[in-house]
Amino acid sequence: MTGLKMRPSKGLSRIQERNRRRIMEAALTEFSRLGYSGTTIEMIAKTAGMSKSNLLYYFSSKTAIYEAVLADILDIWLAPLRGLEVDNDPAEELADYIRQKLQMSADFPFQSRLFANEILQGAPRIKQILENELKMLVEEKSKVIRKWIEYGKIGSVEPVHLIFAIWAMTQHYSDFAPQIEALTGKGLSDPGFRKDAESMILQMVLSAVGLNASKGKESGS
Amino acid sequence: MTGLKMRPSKGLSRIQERNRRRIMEAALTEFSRLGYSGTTIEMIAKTAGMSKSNLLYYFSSKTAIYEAVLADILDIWLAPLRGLEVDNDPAEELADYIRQKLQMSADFPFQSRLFANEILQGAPRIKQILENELKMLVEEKSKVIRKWIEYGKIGSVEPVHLIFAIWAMTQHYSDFAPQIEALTGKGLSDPGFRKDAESMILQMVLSAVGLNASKGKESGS
DNA sequence: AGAAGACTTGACCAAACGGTCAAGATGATA
DNA sequence: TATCATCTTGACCGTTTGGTCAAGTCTTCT
Repeated sequence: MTGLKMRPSKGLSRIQERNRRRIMEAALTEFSRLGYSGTTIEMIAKTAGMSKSNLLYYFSSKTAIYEAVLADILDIWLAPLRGLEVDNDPAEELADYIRQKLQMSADFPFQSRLFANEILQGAPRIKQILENELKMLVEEKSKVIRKWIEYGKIGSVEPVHLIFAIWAMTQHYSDFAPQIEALTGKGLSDPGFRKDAESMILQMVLSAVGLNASKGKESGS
Repeated sequence: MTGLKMRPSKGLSRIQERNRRRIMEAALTEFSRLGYSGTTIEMIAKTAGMSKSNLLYYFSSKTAIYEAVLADILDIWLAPLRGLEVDNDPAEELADYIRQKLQMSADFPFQSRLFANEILQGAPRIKQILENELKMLVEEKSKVIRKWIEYGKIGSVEPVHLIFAIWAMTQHYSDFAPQIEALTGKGLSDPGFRKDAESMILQMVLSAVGLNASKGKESGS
């Protein structure tokens, strides 16, 4: 019987709280850089500033750490989509969503890359969540978009592909950051670069659904 | 002194040709599924239908296989972009490029995923190529797009971000295929699904640069 | 046919890895 | 301060992995 003892009725102890957080932060850093297989427990322990044995006192196995980190990510990651509501103005709603997603790519690039890595490898550990929770969420938000179309507020598009396009473009800036950095020398941390990226994505999405009529062939700086 | 002997003046022998191809095909399959670290030489050998020792007779190390596969991919992967020429009609050029990229996501999903994996991990082995060859190519094609803008053929956009957007959207359908499959039950192999994806991306890009005026708020089936 | 080189493999090795364990150090509590 | 649970670690173990090697089999060419 190894592992840490839970406090009977209370939560975790001060030290447990601190060390679990340290471990998960270190694990996020390492897993997002080198993937699950490429990361060793010892690397995580070293980054977290403790011995391998001690790390295994807080998490029973490597997969346990990975799954804990992944679960943490999913909550944050899917949050922005929940905001899409049919009542509000489509242009503002879509623009808000895009800005939030791009903000997350800027603020949480590690999370984005770890998530991408998991999907890339067939999403073995979160397939259930994708097929149930996320699928329901996407279907719900697809209905919102369909209603907008029905009401003539936006042009006709296939909702899921619109969502995929937004995901693709926003996450690209974190997941493919090394390529973007190699090509332009910049990234989302550069304010001007980020503004251009945001403009491009906004223009793509809004003009595709027939909004944003102002930006035609004229430059709209 | 291990490894295969090169024919003095000629290329590889019949058997060398066959086995190297087999190995690289197997390696592509495995590496794209599980990444570099997640793949073992023995897995590749088994998939290629030979012993581990024999595989190491054709490739001196695991990294040698990986780099050979990666080099193969790069050639194919960057080819479509070379086609963008300033002389032709922007709408047709962009549409062609998008269709080609989507075609490649459909035909070579393994290559796409392996490439994505490499970038995700910081592109340690192809950073040089990205910074030199690809960077020159992107700058060249950015000039093409800038000329279109200059001539008033398309609206004003930041060329690199336009390129990134196209890469992001097209590659998303192969790199994130498991997620898309979990959410929609479909993929690029489904003709209807693929047509919708293509329409969405075309509409995004073309309307963003002020072309494709036909598809406004009216459905354009 | 027979020699020379190309091809193939099982046995083997050292290093790295995930995980266990016993024993000591530290913190909380009375 | 004394006691007990929590925390921390080095030593250790079995397995996996990348890679080597010697010995055997098959091609090819004369």
